[in-house]
Amino acid sequence: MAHADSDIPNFRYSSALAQDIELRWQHYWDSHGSFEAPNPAGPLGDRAAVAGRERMFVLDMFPYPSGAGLHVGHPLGFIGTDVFSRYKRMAGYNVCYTMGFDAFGLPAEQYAVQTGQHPAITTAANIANMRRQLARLGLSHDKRRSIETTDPQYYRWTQWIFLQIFNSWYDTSANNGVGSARPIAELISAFEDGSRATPDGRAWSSLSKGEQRSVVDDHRLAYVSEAPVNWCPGLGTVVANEEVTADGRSERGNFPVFKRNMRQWMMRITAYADRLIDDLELLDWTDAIKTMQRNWIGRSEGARVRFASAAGDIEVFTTRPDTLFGATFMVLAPEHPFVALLTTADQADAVAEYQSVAKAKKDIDRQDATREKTGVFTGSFATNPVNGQQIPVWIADYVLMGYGTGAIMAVPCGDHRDFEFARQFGLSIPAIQQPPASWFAERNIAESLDTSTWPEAFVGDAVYVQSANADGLELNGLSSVTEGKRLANEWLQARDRGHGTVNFRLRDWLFSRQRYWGEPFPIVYDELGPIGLPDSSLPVLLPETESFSPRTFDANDEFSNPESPLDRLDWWTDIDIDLGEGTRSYHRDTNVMPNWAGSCWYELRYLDPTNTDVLVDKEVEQYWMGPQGDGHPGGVDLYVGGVEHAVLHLLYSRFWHKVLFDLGHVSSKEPFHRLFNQGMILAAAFKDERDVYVDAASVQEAGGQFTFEGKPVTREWGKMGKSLKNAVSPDEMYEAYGADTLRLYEMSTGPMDASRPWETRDVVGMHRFLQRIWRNLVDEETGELRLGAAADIDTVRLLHRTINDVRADMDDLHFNTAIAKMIELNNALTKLGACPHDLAESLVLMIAPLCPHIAEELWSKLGHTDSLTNTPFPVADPALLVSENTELPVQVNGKFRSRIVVPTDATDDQVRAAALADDKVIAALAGATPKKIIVVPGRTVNIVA
RNA sequence: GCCCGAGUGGCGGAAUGGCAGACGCGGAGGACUCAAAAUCCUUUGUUGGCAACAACGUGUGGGUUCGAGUCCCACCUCGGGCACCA
Repeated sequence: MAHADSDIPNFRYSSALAQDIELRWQHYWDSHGSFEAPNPAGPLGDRAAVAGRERMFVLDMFPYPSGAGLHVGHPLGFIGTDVFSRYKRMAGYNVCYTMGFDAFGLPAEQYAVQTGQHPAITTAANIANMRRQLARLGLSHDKRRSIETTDPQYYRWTQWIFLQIFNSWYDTSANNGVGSARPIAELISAFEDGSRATPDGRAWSSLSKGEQRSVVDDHRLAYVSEAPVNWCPGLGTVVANEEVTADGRSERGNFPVFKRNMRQWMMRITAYADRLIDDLELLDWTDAIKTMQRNWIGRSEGARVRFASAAGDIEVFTTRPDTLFGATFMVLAPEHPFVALLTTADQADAVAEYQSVAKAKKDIDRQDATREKTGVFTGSFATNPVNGQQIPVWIADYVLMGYGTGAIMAVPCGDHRDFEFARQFGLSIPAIQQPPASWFAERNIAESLDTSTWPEAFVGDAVYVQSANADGLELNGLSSVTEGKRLANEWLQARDRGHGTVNFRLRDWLFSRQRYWGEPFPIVYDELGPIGLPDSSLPVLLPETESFSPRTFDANDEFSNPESPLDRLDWWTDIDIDLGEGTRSYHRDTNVMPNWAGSCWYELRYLDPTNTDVLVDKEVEQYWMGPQGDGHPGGVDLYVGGVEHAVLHLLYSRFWHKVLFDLGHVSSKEPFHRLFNQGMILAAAFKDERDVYVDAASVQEAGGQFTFEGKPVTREWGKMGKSLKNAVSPDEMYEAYGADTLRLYEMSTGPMDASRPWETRDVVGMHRFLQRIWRNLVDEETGELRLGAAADIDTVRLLHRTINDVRADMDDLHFNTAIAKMIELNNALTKLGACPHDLAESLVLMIAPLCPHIAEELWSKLGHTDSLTNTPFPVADPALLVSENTELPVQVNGKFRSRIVVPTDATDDQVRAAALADDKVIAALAGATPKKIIVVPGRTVNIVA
């Protein structure tokens, strides 16, 4: 940091000085454990240090350690949570704030396969690099609490939670009908003592051992089943519904995904569907995310109705049982098992052909709503239960096997799809509701119940017509759909033709992957099925092997079969162990858990990372995450992360947390009480004439035109990253300005929840601000403090207004406006020429959460010997927030014409008089008599003439 | 198609229904310098005017109000989510 050869003062706040200060203070914080937060009990316990302090659990969505390293877009949220954590510490809170790494999963494994390096090695190297880059930002993490999901001491508990889920069932009658997970042992006892009937009604003791096992396994919250799953040959594994994009490809790698029946592990998340929707009410999340979760879970109320047919009852799900009188045909999904039974000989060829065409289509093609309706008649009929009518049964690919029952009753007059289908194939469309006159008027047609004149189906509340039978169901004249549904459901239920029910879009969670880099299942098999290993055998270590590459296939080879890498390891898969029947051989489960497993519960482990007895001590969990008063669900006080996890991580982790809550392991109903979605940092990306991205850093701008190596390029805005060649490394910013400037810049460019473009040339503004603060307090030539005498009253008032505003902004995560106000204060100090000591201290404490290194350095220059980490944040004196006189703008007829200065405590009449006496007001009135004068105290005066 | 957001200077953005454009970048002018960089000072919504000042101005069109960027209605554009879900 020698400036001997230049004329820059030796103690100017330059990038070199900033780096010197930053590294020194980072070392100080590390060596003093400045950010270690005490627990109320356990290994990190310090009861005395906890006493009398409110808790604050601040959490970032932990990062995935990729090989590419960080760019300046990554730490936006981390800086925000750090500023907030530091502010809350100074406001007296006990703050739990740390960071771990989500390190199992496909990206690390794909990278390992590409490089030939074992994923354990590349993952460790990536984590080390990421820790280094993050450390340089000066984040105030409690480093004792950091975890890595790949650490056996961590995934031991991931496996333990899996076993808890495996060893539980969902008792829908528990907790006043809300339902609750309960230990599977309680289910077995209930079967044994007869208090719960077996599925087929036989006595439990008369079931064979295999039958008993199978009955119990069918109830588990984690279970193996043969079901349609998403098979991704390009990845060599199955993936969850949530990991398949809208166009039928894998979110990772963008490979085609095929629906195939396979035996896989599932998690019974659907048991929690209602609670996952209902408890959203308890959360401080944005409506956008809540809506996304509600849509994903997709709750719809309706009824199951059975239509008699030659193949037996065809069960359908409908949200409109009140429209049964309008059901004039049925449609089965082409894959429906009844199709074979219902198809008549003369329709056999047409049906077979349609089925094979449908099968060849990907889901994405079948789900294109704009496509013309296609379908084939099976040749058979079914009986409409409300009127005995024989209605034709068709198959069509707009009915999906995966939703509801894979069969629908078609009500063409009241459903757009059924209407189109009926028109297409000339099926009858009787009206069962009288649409209002406005409906006809909007469509420019005459009012008529002759649907051949209708351009489309009518959907909504309207009077029912032609909706009655001789058997007591009478809807005619009713106009309430709610009431119609209720009557229809009652009628169906009474005659055992159906019942009201709730259907969900949410499917059970496909939990197994045929890959290497994940948590092994703590499961072995005997000839009857899966057996959970005892807790004492945890962790089940991921076996060491150089043969970690998954067997992948041609991405389009739909009929290939997954092969787990672990399956190749005979020495590992075959195990001799005593599970209560004496030592014998078992075969291990060779799947691994999905990426999401480790992130489903990591916030709990942060609380008690070294506990070897339980995943988290109950008292510790209660302290950091327990409910805060009536109706509060408990959970992390502030969770910050990107919106991209709206339905994956955030749904899965809520589910796991609720299971742990039901089983009594945690006191919080929900893991994340307040969720905040930070925006993304966008950056300009440039394409040349071949549409290829060019290195954004080398693009020149002149007069609004962009060129790369002399050739014109076009600009677009996108997410910062390698693929757009527009990444800016934080290392460059540390070098040019230091970490405090980078932190301040990122916080100043906009509100936390907004995405904003990165502009390297703008960063200097925040560097100049820090230079000016420094220069106001420190002599640039000598490095000594240069402070002045007491400030005038206006400056003191400005200080207290600033303190007041900054506190409010910090509490609301409005860091950009907090910064603006501190810049204003500092600019006022610059004009003052010299800063008094007490004012300097207040300013330094206020900037400390945002730019902690320079603040610590100035704090120590101000004569303090220890860190300001826990020094109280300045408090405004209410008496100094008001001044004697107030300037008020005066409007005449709504236009601002003048300003008057009045005593702050002036009465409305005094303000009125002052306004009317003002020269400009008199001129604006031009002799007119005021009709009305509105005084808004402290704000404005409006004279209406 | 349905459901959410958001449209403010050249740019990022600020504004409990009460002086639109805080703060920063950029631009213009100046100081320092042999010069440049860095730094500092002044200025900067648009139009007209030497100026005081005036008119206009928050996507478009209406409305509510003493007063609207802010509230209501309709529309346009952009971003996001869901989508033949029965």
